[in-house]
Amino acid sequence: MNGALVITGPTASGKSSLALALAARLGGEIISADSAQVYRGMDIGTAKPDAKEQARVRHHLIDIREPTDPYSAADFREDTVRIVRDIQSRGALPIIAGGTMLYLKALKEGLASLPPADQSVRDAINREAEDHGWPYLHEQLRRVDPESAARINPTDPQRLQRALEVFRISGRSLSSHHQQPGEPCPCPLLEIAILPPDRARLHRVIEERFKRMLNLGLVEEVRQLKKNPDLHVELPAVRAVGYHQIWSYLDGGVDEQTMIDMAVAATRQLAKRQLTWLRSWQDLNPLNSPDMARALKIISNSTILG
RNA sequence: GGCCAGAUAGCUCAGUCGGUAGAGCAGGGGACUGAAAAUCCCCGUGUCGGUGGUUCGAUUCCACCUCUGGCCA
Repeated sequence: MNGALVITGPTASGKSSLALALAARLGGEIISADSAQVYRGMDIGTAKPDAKEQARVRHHLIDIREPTDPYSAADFREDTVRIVRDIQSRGALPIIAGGTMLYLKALKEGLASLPPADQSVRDAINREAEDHGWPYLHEQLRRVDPESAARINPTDPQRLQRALEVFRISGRSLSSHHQQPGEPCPCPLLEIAILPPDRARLHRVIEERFKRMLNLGLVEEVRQLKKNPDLHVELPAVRAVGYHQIWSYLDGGVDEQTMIDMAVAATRQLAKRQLTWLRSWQDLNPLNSPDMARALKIISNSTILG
């Protein structure tokens, strides 16, 4: 199987524009590796490629879910492996572009074979947490899966919930599932990451971009989403950066300036976490800006894409 | 002009019955297997507004000054 190109980096680093330029130049199609762009109706705040850009280059994994219907890293891996094959069968270059690092890791390294999320099990666990507190559930996990319990902090409800969920559904501990690791990506990946060297500058770009999103009507976009009675803050779509803060603002929880400050800070924190992932990434070709010429040089010097 | 209340970390504030100070947020670092734009862990020296005074010792008490609110003129 021929290789695929990966373009990643922190939010607001210029991934999308570089991927688009490369796709146009090399005859590629773009697979979005973005946990928020999958949702329909979330356009401005996810910096989704617009209609014109999507007409210029074919995009995948955008607008494939309703915001009420959570997408996952496992879904991404499965979808991406399939779409990469399709693109290659058309003789085009697959370009995987995005900053959802867990998705990229799942693609690269594979995932253990685990039961998918089950909302009724999660609801039950949440009820027990409300009644007895998360430390009680951590103790419960320690009895059935001491290895995971040692790894997972008692204050980390999300991971505690998942470990218990896996045990309750499968009757086996999460750690025993981890004994059988997933399969690495069947296609070789040439990975390029944009790593902005000046954090303060990235922070300025992030703030300016969020204000631009507001001018483009982001608040109205969230107001439309809010009309859907099935959408609520527990859903991953509504927890997305920007959307979450505007949701609170529309609920009257915070004033406008506070909402802006919180959304911008949340975006900075997201960029920081993305950079933390990337620092330990192997086989990464770093770029300090979305520089097309340098990217082309990396590509022509590599044998991965065949 | 007079009176009152403030002035402490980037921000909002707590505190020190006189022995040079700590929370939240922001920021930095890290972790990360079906929610990941999520979730969690670690990191706190700052002329305690300025100048004098009292004191072994003042960010703390006193005086004056500066600035910011509020009230009275």
